[in-house]
Amino acid sequence: MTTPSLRPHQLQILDSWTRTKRPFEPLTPGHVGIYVCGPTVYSDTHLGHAKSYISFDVVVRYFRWLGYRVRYVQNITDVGHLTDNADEGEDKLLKRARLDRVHPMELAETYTRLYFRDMDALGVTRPDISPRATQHVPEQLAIIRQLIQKGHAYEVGGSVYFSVKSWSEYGKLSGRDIEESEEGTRVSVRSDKRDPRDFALWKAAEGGHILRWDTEWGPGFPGWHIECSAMSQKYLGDTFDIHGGGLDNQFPHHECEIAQSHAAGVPFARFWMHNNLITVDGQKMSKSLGNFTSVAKALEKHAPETVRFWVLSTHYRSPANYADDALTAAKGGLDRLLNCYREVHRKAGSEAPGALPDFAVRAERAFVASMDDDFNTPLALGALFDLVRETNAALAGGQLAPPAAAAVTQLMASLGGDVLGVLGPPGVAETSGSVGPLVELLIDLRKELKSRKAFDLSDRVRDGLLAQGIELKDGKEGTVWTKKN
RNA sequence: GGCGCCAUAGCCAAGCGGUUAGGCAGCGGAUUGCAAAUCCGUUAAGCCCGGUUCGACUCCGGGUGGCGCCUCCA
Repeated sequence: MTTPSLRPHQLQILDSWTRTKRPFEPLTPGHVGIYVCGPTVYSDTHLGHAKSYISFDVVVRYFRWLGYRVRYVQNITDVGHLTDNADEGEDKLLKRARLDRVHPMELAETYTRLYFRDMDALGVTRPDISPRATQHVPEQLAIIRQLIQKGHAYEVGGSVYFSVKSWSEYGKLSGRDIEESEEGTRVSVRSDKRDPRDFALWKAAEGGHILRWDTEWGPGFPGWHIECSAMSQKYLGDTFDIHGGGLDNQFPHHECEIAQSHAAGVPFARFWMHNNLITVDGQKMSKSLGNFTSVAKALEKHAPETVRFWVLSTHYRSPANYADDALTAAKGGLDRLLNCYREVHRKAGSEAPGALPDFAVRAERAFVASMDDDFNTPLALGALFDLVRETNAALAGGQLAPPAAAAVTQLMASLGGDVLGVLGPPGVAETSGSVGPLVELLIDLRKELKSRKAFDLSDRVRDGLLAQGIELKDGKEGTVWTKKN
């Protein structure tokens, strides 16, 4: 195993476990193992997922940009997630499958595909491994047996529960005192659990359950939390660098994961990261509140890059309120970025990149410093806009030679593209499709018409092209065109 | 009720014990046959009350308002 060479950086991450911002040092030099809680695939992907997975996508992209070799694991939960409190509820997937009269795996497959389709659209890099809970039942059972053997779990009527009292650290991650939560009002009365706070590792399957596995306790299916403990351990090892997920999973999901894994003797994650939530009118967007906007629906109104830019213009640990004003502002900002990117690339021509101008070196430094500070993407975008302003000024003043312009283009592609994922490769819009030469011909014709003051005809060319989705813009150095989507 | 988070200009959103955050919108200008687009410049802030300090948007205390979690959720 070779250690990759890294760009200079001093990354600090706010760790939810210790509640402090501390320097990141990977377990293995040059390598990062990260696990992020993936979706339970029983309904449409919504914007909440987008915030979470875009945030962690940028985390992974930044690590890779720094030069780390990353293994990014994100589960697909396709069994075991219960519909209501305690552990008396029906499995979410099974319920939906029953209502839709399809096989649970059909349902899981459908929503898994939709999930990836939506994430692809948002430019989210796919995880290196997307393990399914149903495909890792033996691994889950192994941990459950270990927990029983160590006295941290017990079986009742074909179900196995984790004994919260047997693990003194239970409650540390979410900052709660388990003795006090005992008084909680939402605990189900008719449980066969020894303690109402105990959670299910394994559930006995009732008569109609299709998804079931035979065990020494009879047929059943795994509880919600155990799949993440099993799959992270399998693919990242007993201890790994980062475990991430949404704030709403901090308790109970992550609390339970930690209890299970630690009690089984696994050191588990070294850093815990939690992204904040998306709100609508100041209220959390969630499936249960029914106020969610699916990613597909949001993408009907806004370009994927705009959604991505909007998500990244708020820190991952801050809530983001979904509102048209905010998306419109994001689009404006992104357009400014794109315009500069296009112009500087145009200036560069086919010239090879030369030395980076001083202002660009400064901007890159500011960008890295921002990302190093717990992935502060809003601040990093600020650095990018400083680069835009200086680049525009240099361009306008004729101060930017093609080699320097090429270097700036490369930097923008690197920071705005590779790291943040809001910029594509340079020059794609101009060269895409086969209409280029035709448009160029019309532009040339129109220039001739304009010089003869035949403005009615030249306007017809402009309007006609616009109707075809091609916009002409008259600038100082001639007419340029862009394709609108 | 318990635990935690937040309050910044018309809107979105950061850092920082003293020196411009940034974006959108607005305003002024450049450019243009017109338009659009683009570019440059620019206005504007820190919920309330107290305290610490030479100095607070930034630290401390107390209010007020909003949000999240307390076994469905990214």
